[in-house]
Amino acid sequence: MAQKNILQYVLLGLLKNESLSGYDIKKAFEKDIGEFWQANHSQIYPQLKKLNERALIDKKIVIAGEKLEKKVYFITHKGLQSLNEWLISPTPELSINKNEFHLKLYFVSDKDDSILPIMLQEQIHLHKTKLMNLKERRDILFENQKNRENNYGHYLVLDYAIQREEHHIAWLNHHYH
Amino acid sequence: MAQKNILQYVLLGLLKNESLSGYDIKKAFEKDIGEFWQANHSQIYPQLKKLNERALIDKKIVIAGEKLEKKVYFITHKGLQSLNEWLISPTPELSINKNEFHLKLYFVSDKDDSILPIMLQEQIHLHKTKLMNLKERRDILFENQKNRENNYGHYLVLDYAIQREEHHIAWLNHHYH
DNA sequence: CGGAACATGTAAAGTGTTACATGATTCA
DNA sequence: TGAATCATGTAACACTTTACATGTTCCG
Repeated sequence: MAQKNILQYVLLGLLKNESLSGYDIKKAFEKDIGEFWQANHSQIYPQLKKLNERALIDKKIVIAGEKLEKKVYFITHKGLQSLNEWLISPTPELSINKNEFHLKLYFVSDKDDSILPIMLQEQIHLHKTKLMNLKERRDILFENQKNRENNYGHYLVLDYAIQREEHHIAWLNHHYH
Repeated sequence: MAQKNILQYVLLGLLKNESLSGYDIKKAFEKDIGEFWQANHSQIYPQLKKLNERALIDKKIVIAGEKLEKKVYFITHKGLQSLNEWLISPTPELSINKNEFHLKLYFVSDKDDSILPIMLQEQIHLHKTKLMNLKERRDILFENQKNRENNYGHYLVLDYAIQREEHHIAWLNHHYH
């Protein structure tokens, strides 16, 4: 879906509590955020520039090592306002869900098609791996109750992802056996 | 994600069992297919044209009423081959999941933020409505066992969507109360 | 000292949405 | 006869990915 530039709010949200470089943000997309939003560095860097120009974020140059100039961004008052407006706005759209596996499944009409178990098995393997990774992340991030309370939303979405994967695997197994 | 033109396979898949016009296909996206893939008519018509040029589908002109020319497409042998190659190919990518609600949730750090129950309630309502629609569709399409066996993949994905919504609602309720 | 990771950008091509455009048919 | 739906298309814009491009730092 071509959104109303949701990426900008992701960047603002990530900068809400800490200063980050474009590279740090790119890393965030590869981990937690990647669970429900994706973006490459080729989108991130230009968007940070735009947000900077619109004064929603500001930056300071940090020298790493001998001469490497890191641009470390932080949110401005204006940016914080913009973020909050988005946060309190309704979210009437259901998630965008494009699922190539379900698409293929849809086109298998025969209950006894020999490809069905192969397809299911592949997905079971994929989702088991994913579940393991998610659980590992939860254990590292939220082993103690305190982190959970200070990053409640993060805990919630990770918890959701884990339950989703568990249910998905159960469903796949149910139709596989 | 910029896919490797998955849309073409959706069109081929839909044309596998019956001849359809671009408009028919557009309608299919608004119903069943829309659950796991989306496309507008502005993508569909040009893609049908391309598939026709590549001889993966063919068309016949049908006059509706007095002079309305409908283009009714059907799959060719070549198209069927292409579809089958796609169907048996691995599906190593997990689904694309962009979820604005989870994104917002992620940025709510305080467990007692007053916005949390409002956000959850909105989602509960949305997903309950969706669940109702899905169940209605299942009841209409698969009330009898026969349809289920002749359109097994379709039944599977609808069943999955229903279970997914039920679990989602349970999860939302669990954190709402 | 070499490879992996850090760090930042732009360009080109592909995908997707919204808007523009037009006309026919059906049904009340 | 007018409104909703059927029916087909293009244009402009927005978003996303992949490729191109370059240089630094860290660590073994």
